[in-house]
Amino acid sequence: MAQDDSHPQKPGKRATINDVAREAQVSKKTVSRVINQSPFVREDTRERVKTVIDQLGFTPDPQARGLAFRRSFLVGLIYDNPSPTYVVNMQQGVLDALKGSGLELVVHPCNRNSDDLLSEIRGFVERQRLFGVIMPPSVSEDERVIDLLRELDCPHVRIASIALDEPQSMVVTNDGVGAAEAANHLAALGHTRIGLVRGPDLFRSSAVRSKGFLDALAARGIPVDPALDYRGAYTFESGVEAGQALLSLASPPTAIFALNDDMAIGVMQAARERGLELPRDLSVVGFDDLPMAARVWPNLTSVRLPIRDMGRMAAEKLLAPLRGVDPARLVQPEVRPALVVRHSAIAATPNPRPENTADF
Amino acid sequence: MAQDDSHPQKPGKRATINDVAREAQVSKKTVSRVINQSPFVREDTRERVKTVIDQLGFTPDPQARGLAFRRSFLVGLIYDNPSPTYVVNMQQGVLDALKGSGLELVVHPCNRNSDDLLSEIRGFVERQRLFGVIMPPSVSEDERVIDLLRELDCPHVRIASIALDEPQSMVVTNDGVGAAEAANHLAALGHTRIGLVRGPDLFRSSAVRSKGFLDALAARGIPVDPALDYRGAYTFESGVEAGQALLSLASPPTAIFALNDDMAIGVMQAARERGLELPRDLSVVGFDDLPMAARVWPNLTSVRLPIRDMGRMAAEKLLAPLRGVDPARLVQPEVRPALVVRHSAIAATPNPRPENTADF
DNA sequence: AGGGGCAAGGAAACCGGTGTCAATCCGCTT
DNA sequence: AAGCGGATTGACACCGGTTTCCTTGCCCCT
Repeated sequence: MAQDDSHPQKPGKRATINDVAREAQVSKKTVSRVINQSPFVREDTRERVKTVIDQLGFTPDPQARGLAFRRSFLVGLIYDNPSPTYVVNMQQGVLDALKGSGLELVVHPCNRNSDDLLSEIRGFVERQRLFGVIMPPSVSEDERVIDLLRELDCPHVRIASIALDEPQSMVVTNDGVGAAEAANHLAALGHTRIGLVRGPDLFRSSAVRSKGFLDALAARGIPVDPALDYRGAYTFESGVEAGQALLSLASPPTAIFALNDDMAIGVMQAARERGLELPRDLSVVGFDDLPMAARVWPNLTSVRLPIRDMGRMAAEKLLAPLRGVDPARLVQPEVRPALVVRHSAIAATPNPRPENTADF
Repeated sequence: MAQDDSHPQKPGKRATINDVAREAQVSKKTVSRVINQSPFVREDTRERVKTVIDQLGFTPDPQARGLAFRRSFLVGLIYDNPSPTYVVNMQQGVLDALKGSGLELVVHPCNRNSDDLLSEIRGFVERQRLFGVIMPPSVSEDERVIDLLRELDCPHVRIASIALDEPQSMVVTNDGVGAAEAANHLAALGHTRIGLVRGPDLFRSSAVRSKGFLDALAARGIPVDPALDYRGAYTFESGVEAGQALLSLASPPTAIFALNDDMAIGVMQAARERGLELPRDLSVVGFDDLPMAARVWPNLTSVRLPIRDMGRMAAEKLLAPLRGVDPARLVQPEVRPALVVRHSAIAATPNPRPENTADF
């Protein structure tokens, strides 16, 4: 009936390594050896110590351990990604991997344009003596930050759309593959006049996605009219502008691929404002598969990245040395983007609607 | 030109309290007193020590400090809220308040239905010796968790729609006020036959929002037909079902208030499926003001809670003792929900569309 | 029997701070 | 000038682990 089987010691007082040592009739150093899986402990001694540990419900204090190790058991997630869905999923993934490792996740948003970005991060990493840092885009693409982490000798894993570093400290998201799937989908639906709405040049993902898309179309013999290649800003508003611009061309596209969902939804908005009926008059495909992609009408076909898995993979790479895994030999599962087909992109009409005329 | 003015000591080695003590010709205890703002240090000594601290760029090690204090400098955010927007905004708010305090934020999602919820949280709090915990709904409403935290002597601040505790450990979100605003808005638009889509009973917010809404309508002499009071599940799908149910009544409502945006958007979906034109044939108001509220068509009028502010307020309450503020005397700003008026709710038509007939 | 080699385990210092408590300093009183 | 009480300050143990270095025990070999 007693609910506190978990702390049979004096209630309120946690068992320490000294308690274990006394109880097991060994020195604290030996207990420490058992905790840290040192091979220099006889089997029977190890068993005896382990028994006492369980019995006392002993858990080593991360603070004391960290102090002696001169390194904390905290993993930092430094992000500047404005999408809450992205951030929360990534956190989840990282926590999936951290579970049971004794490490905790400390979140640290940052602003890449801030003047004291670097000193701010320096303070954070240095003061907390972080075990390691995980960074999703776009801060993961900032070489100044990477250089700083190297200087501070802080392990880090970056998540980015292309390989910017050695495999053991990178999770590559293969955005290009996802964009290619979008291209193939639109091509298979019979579209030949396809528009592209990019993100800002500052983001690698924009370049990578664009390339994957254009290459895939080119491979199928479908060139993209430069007039239909629009540079947006990854925002809803810029999507609206892109839609207005592309749809008011003399020869508008029958399909548009926007490099993120916010812009894709902006394009749909612009189309509706022009009186088009969706998806009949315009097919749209997005990227990210935000929750709202499944809510807007028509439901948005979009490329989904397994963000939670990406977070998990990043954390596992960080943990590899702890587990005695040779990071170079670590299994490196690939991130596979997947096209989620919904209703915003349909077959091109055999005889397309008339081109824009001076209908005004 | 030298870029490392920030660590003038031996490069790579952080200054410790001993370095400061030696340099300032005082004992480490006195340095400690200065760090902790003890009043028992003569002014000139304090100045001298402070100068050396700056000069050496000394920052106390949180691990060592925590070890001695038997309490870490970590604040836990324990949440089970499924909305990424909610979580990220709350984190932001907490971090706003934590900035400069030397505390860091450790995130800890949990599952209220899990069998080992309590032992899991116990392990987290106990092992990390958390400085304090912040909990948003719905886990904030779980008394088992609160009892556990009390037992562990871990300070905590809860965020909830009504006062469940003493003011110094609560941020009350006044959801009822927000719901009342929605009610007043619909009433002012001339609606008299109004539907309500609740959340599950498990969530306090559902009861509080319902009450605020119904009371406000009652105050204006607008009773809500019990047939129009529907119990949903806070999910999109349940919103669709609610819409189908309410709109197929012999005498359907001209407006519906859903207690969250997901359900509100579900209701809109159901309305569209029935061939209704929005917002002409049905006004809808939601709650939460998710990003997608501004993206769906018609844009959803919704009640917004200042989530980031709520997080900040919660963290400030946690920090009050640290700052020597009497928690009872702490200024207690009220959380003011605000109705964001968009286009999904418009004036009731003077002669409403015909009631549903046996149109099979 | 004596010596070498290595696995196993322990004593004490240390990581970088804080608590306790006694010692010292100071201005004032008498 | 000695005495006194509060303001300052420091010496030392301690928080709960790890590292360094040394001792011991045991087996094998000559």
